[in-house]
Amino acid sequence: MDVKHLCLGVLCSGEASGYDIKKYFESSFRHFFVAGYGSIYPALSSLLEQGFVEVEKLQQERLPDKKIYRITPSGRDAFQAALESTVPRHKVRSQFLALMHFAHLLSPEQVCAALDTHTVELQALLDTLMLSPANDESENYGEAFSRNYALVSTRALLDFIRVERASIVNMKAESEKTLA
Amino acid sequence: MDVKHLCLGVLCSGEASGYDIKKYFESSFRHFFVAGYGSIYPALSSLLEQGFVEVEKLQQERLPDKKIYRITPSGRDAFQAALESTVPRHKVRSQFLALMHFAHLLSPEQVCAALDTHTVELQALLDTLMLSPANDESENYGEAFSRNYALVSTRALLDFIRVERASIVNMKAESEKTLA
DNA sequence: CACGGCATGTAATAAGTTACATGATTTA
DNA sequence: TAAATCATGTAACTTATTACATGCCGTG
Repeated sequence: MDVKHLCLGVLCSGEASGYDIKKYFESSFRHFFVAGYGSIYPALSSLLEQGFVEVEKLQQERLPDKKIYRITPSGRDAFQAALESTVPRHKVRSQFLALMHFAHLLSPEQVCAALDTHTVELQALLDTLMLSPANDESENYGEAFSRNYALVSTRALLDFIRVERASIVNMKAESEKTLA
Repeated sequence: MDVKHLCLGVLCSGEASGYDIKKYFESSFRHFFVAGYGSIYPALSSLLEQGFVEVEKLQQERLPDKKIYRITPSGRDAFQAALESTVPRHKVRSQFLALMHFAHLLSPEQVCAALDTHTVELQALLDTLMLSPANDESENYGEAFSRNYALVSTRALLDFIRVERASIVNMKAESEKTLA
C-alpha cells in the first residue's frame, strides 16, 4: 500500500486528474497517508506504464492540458491483489513526541510552543475529519471506520494536551511564586 | 530529529553500545520512532566522523568487540541545537487504515483478520508503555508526557476497535440469518 | 540441540521529500 | 494587487528498509 496503490484506490470510484487525486488524499487519506504532487504525478506515470490506468488529455484554454486518468480492468485486479496481500502496519513518526521526550532540555516556553503547534495541527485534522463525510452522502462502512478511528484518537489527544499544558503553566507559576 | 539525533539523545544520559541504543529505542522510543540496526549502526559511524561521539573498544572473549559510545561536548551542543530547531511534526503512515478505508472490497473475515492483527500490535505497544517506567525510577516530566500521550491514544483505540469488531461480527450474523 | 540473546556491520534497494520550473484565472 | 486555485511535471537528495554476513553463549 504505497502512493501508487492509493491512487488506484481513488480511481476505483471514478476518473480523476492528478490534481483531483491530491485533493482526495487531503480530504480522505490525510489521517493515514500524506502525499504531495512530487509523489502522485510520478506514481500516475508509473501506473500508466504498467497499464493499470488509461489517460485522456483534455485541452484547456491557456491552462496546461488536464489529464483524466481512468483505471483499467488489470488495474482493478492489481488493486484487489494489493489489498488482499497488505500487512496492516501502522507507523508513527513523531518529532513532536521526540521533542517532548527531551522536554527537560527545553524551556517551558519552548515546550508550550511545541504543544501549541501540535494542537493546531490536531485541530486542523479534526476539522477535516468532521467535514469530509458531508461531501459524499454514501460513506462506506470502511471509510467511516477509518475516519472515526482517527477522530477517537485525535479527540482523546486534544483533551490530554489541554490538561497537560495547564499543568505546565501551573508549575511555572508556582516556581515563579517561590522565587518571589 | 532523525536516527542520528535520537542516538545523541540516548547518549546524553550515559554511554552505550549500538546494541544498547537499539534496546533503548525499543523500550522508550517505540511509540514515536522505530529504527533497526541498519539505521543505528550507520548513524553512529556518521556521528563519530562528525566528532559528536567518541568510542571505546572493549575486547570481549570470543564475541565481537563491543564499542561503547560517549557523547562529546560538541555532540551535546549539536543535540541541543537540533532540539531547539525541531519543528514538532507528527506523521502517521497506516496501511491498516488504508486497508480499512477499502473494507467494502474485502470479506468480513479479511477485515476481522486485519482488526485482530492491529489489536495485537496495539496491545504489545500498550504493554511496553506500561512496563518501561519501571526500569528507571526517575522518569522525567517529558518522558512521562510522551509515554502517556501514546497510552491515552492506544487505550482509546483498543476500545474503539473492540466495539467496531463486535458490530461487524453482528452484521455478519444478521445477514446469515436473513439468508437462512 | 535449538532458540533467543549478545554483538557488529554492509550493500542494494525502495520510497518519498524538497526544490525547482511555469503560468493563467479567480477572488478578496 | 496579492493570494489562492487550477494544473503539470522533473531531478536531486535524503532516508530508511531489507537482506545479507558472522558467530559465541546460556537456557530449557
